[in-house]
Amino acid sequence: MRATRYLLATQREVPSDAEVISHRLMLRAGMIRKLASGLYTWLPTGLRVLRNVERVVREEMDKAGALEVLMPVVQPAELWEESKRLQQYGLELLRIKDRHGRDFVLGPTHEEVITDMVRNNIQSYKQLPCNFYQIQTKFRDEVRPRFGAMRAREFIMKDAYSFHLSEDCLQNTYQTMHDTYSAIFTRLGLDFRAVLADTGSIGGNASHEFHVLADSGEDDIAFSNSSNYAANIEMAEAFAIGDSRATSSADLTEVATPDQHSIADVSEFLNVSAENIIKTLIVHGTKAKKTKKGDDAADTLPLVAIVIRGDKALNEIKAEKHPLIAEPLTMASDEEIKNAIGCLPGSIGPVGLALPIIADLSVINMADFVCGANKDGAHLTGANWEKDCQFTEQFDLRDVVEGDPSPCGEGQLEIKRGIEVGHIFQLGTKYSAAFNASVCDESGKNKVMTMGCYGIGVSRIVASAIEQNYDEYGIIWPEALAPFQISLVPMNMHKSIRVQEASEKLYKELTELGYDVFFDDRKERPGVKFSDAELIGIPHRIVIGEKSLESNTFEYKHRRTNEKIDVPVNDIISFLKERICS
RNA sequence: CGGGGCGUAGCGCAGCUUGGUAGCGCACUACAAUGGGGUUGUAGGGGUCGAAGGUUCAAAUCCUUUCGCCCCGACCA
Repeated sequence: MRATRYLLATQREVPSDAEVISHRLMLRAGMIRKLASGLYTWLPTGLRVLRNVERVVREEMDKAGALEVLMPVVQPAELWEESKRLQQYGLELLRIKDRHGRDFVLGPTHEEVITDMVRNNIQSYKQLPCNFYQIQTKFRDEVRPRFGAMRAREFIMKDAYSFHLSEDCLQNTYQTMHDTYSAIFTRLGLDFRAVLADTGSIGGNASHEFHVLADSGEDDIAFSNSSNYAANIEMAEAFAIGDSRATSSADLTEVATPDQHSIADVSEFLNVSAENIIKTLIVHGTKAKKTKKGDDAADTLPLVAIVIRGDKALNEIKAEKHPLIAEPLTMASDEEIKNAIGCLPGSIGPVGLALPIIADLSVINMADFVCGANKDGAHLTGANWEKDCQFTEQFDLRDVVEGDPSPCGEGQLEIKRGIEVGHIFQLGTKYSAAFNASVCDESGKNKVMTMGCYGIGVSRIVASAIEQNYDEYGIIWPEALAPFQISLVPMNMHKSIRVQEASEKLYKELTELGYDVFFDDRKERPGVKFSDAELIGIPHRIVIGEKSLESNTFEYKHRRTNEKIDVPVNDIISFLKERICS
């Protein structure tokens, strides 16, 4: 590609709303331009990178035996009614009407469409297992799009769906996809981890997320420092603190704590460490069943108390897993608490509390603790389980923190930030059952298929790769992702016939050999060309100048290592061949 | 949805308080010098001041409405 025939679109200045490094660099390097909130145009350089990701994904998916299809972005709303997700999915699902007033949605994912396709086209167990994938645009009407391509509303995703007769068979494909994903991210040159994940609202048995490690990530991942255990923080199990309950030595005493509401307030006011205080949170419980039509009492949500050690943080995802706790987790309002308990939040405690009390494992071994007195402006000291109060149940409700014992039994946990770039699920029959997607089995009976689904955020990978690979001059692409493999930077080409001839010849040769070459034939000063080649992150640079031609060499420079080598003109092709293969 | 902020040339911004018909840097065009790390000079082109309405002799500036965008939070994965 000649620079004079290309849209380089690099910029020195960048819109002030670009916060993360990948967003800034993608704008500066002329990869993307914003059209509206969460909507981006991919310029030539960005598209080249995107295509590289797609190529690797496609090759590995094909290798794993998956079949590529392409489904519509616009989907009939009836399909979403059939899976009951039309209501469930919420406002992220963009709904539209056609000219006839029929309802459609813009696809945020394609379980419905693929299940419909499969039920209509696959009839026999002999056709199973099968795995279909596509690389396609998705639309999710995110509440708050941000970080450019990292969390856009419209984005490119590879999604795959597998269908099986048996659970075992699903396990097999799941493992194949796990391996395939590892191969893909390895080829892309990313530092990634596969982590145990929550199955969330999609449901199903097992699930792994693939995270690219980067400080700007939006997820917390817990690792063991001495095994290969890795889990999303909401999946990492926290344990009881201490082996058994400490012995009590104090008596229950009420103390006045006027205007002391937070744990920090109380801790300071009473000069007691937060580790000795119990925090009590009131949340909505699961809805009572209606006994008869119009039974208003059943519409009032019951309340549930959660108790947790003062210095620990409640994990919402864990809490939502408790059968008595409503999902989504909802904190009770001040009014609800006042009505039920008689005081405001800030003075609640388990002693004499007439609500179900779910105790986090951090509190079960505590003794002589401080807690709210269920009376405004008062707390209790010297409170003890059994003697003064009871908890209904114990449950793992808190975030693990760095240094906690690893759930795998080996070592301690470390926590790092990650960007989710892949997610694989064992779906089970959630969709196939709703759609009655069944096949005839060996015995001639209809059997509902079991499904798996496997996503990769293609456009997000581009951003996350930059988060891991940049320096003060710009992007440093891993080889597999680079928009161009080689940049040719001629010095003063329009004045020096010799430089021009040598550059044109080299450009022609490399192009004919199939390399992606960026030939900077602009009439620009050297500094401008160097800066642009570095900004857009081309891995290999060849400088052609009078000086080096004098000694019959080209100058080679590697973007990542800054290694500089003078290569004899006649050896340049074999030199590059060797460099680029390795 | 709650809180905060911003819309002036492709990008970054000033001008608004105190109304007088729009400016700076980058980018762009032409010419010249320079020619191995964003060089310099000269001359240019480009703006419905987010939109609508109002006040006024006069509105980027004051008032009202509205649209868009960003940040924090909640939400979601």
